[in-house]
Amino acid sequence: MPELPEVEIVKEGLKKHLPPQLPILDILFWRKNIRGPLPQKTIKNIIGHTVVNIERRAKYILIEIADYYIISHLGMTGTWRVEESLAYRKDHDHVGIQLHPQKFLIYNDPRRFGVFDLIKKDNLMKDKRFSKLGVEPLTKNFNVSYFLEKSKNKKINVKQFIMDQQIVVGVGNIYASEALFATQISPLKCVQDLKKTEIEQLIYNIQKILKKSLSRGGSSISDYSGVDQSKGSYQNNHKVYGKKGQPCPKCSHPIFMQVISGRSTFWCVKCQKTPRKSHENQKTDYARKNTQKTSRTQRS
DNA sequence: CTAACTCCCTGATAGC
DNA sequence: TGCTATCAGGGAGTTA
Repeated sequence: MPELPEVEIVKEGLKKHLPPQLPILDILFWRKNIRGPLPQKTIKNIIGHTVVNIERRAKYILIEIADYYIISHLGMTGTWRVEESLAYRKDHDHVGIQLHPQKFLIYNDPRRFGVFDLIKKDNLMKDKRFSKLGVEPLTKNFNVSYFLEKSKNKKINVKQFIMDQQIVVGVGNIYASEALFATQISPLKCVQDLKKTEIEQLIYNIQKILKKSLSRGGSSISDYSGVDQSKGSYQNNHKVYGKKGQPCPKCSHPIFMQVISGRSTFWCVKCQKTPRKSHENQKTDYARKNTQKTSRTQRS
């Protein structure tokens, strides 16, 4: 599941394979929608043009071409890869960028939670997907005073807060658990109850972990890989994520797992003490299962 | 306005 | 072995 480091790695891979001197010969769509509609009608506006630049904003990759940005979001299972021929198409290939008679960049996404869209440059910041994004975590804009300002009057736990893309971008479920473990803060702690020193430490650890993961090529769990099919190795540095029942690296107490607002959350209940005033804001597992069963029954 | 909840999707896996 | 139920989760949309 790509978060900031993984998206950054994929962006660099696309940069390598979409050099500024190579015009885009064609873009092929093999279905009408993924998460949203694919830009079948407007895409002709960029055919024949060359890529000006490729950037990352939050978990989106922005490919600048003529007056447009291609926006690519990998969702849960999105990957880009290079092929020499369309004879190598696979299941769930949805978009193909042709750069050369024998070179295609192909977007594959089994769950189709990703985004591939085309947007005029002038409209980027008006777009709902970009207008409300929070600060980039690896910049000076992500600091204690910003954190305090945004957490003021927020009635949510700290994990939801740091995963909220309107607060700080790029931190997903894996790095949220990891950063909270590193800072020894319970994910259930209400964000307003954090002390200033805890906020300082948390920001420091989020940055440290994202940078370290980036230097290791990201975390390859599930199907994640770079454009060149390279796998990251940061999953080997995970201390708590996916480690339910395994000993805490600090105190050996078994790692605990609980679904918090629909996301599996891993922590050490001994090292990261549950505060007296915890903030769950979630359905119980029982209630969740019941809802799913009910809706499934109703559908069939 | 905020916070909680629903939904989208398919491959992997657990359990029978 | 083959079936079915469950789970994984980012983010937009909806409801309270």
